[in-house]
Amino acid sequence: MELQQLKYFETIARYENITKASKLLLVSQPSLSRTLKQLENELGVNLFDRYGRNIKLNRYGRAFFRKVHSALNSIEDGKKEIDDMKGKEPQNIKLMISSASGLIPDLLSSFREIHPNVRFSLFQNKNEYGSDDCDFSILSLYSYVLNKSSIPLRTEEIYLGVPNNHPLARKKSLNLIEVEKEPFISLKPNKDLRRITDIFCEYSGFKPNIVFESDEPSMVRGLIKAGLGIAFVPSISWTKLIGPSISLLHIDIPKCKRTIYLSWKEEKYFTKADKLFKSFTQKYFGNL
DNA sequence: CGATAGCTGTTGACTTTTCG
DNA sequence: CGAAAAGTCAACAGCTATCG
Repeated sequence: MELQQLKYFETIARYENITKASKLLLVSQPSLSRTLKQLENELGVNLFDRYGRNIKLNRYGRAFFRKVHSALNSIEDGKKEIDDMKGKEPQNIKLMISSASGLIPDLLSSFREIHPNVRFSLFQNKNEYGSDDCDFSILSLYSYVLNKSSIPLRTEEIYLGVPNNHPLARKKSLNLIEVEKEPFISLKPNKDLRRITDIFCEYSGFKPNIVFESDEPSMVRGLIKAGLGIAFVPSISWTKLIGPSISLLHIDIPKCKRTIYLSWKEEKYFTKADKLFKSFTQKYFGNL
């Protein structure tokens, strides 16, 4: 069993598609098909079920994939550890951003002022295995933090943002149930903030009437300004976005808060750059 | 409904690379 | 150098979607 076979298998398994894997790996498709078959022969089982022109991981394949994936990650960590020992510069940090994306540019530029040798690769589209490949994730969904190592960076209140000319704008605070019938502007359902605010509404006993959905906080702001609805606005992560034309209302019931976490995979090896970034990020959020 | 085009994975024949 | 491994190309088989 060769390391290369395992790398090939991992890519094929990730996409469940040999052609796609072959393009990524820069080898021909038949070559991958053969390598996979060799591996399967050696293991004495098929790792994929073949359905005509398609392949799909079977139970053997899924079990094997988990081990291979973690083994390959471990090897990557080992390489980093050696680079670190050699004192090789610059270093690269892979960062997954699920929350507080508006704060990231400032965080990173402040960090790079002090540590210009550290480079970053940023990822925003979560996928099943995505965050495993990253050194760190910034996120706010507690369920994602489970089973990982993490530290809370900051807890922030979540306000209700309404246009200044809205009747509610005169109030300072309210109970969430009061806006049961209001048109809501919201992020897409895959966003951390959206999932949390959906839970707030559910807790209050209603389903928000969402009339606009966007990927972008800045679009949400624009839509509030234009008077098209109201929206949940996290107090710290969106501060730079919200101008004077939007009023922020405190929500009394329920308590609307979220915590932003920095997380990493448990067995992760911390390079010098990783350690610097972790402590810097902690301080940065503490000072906001 | 069948013909057809377009994918995708497998296989055979062959070439290139690797390694003892 | 020479065998084995790894790769390529071309042909083929099986499936899906589309179109008249």
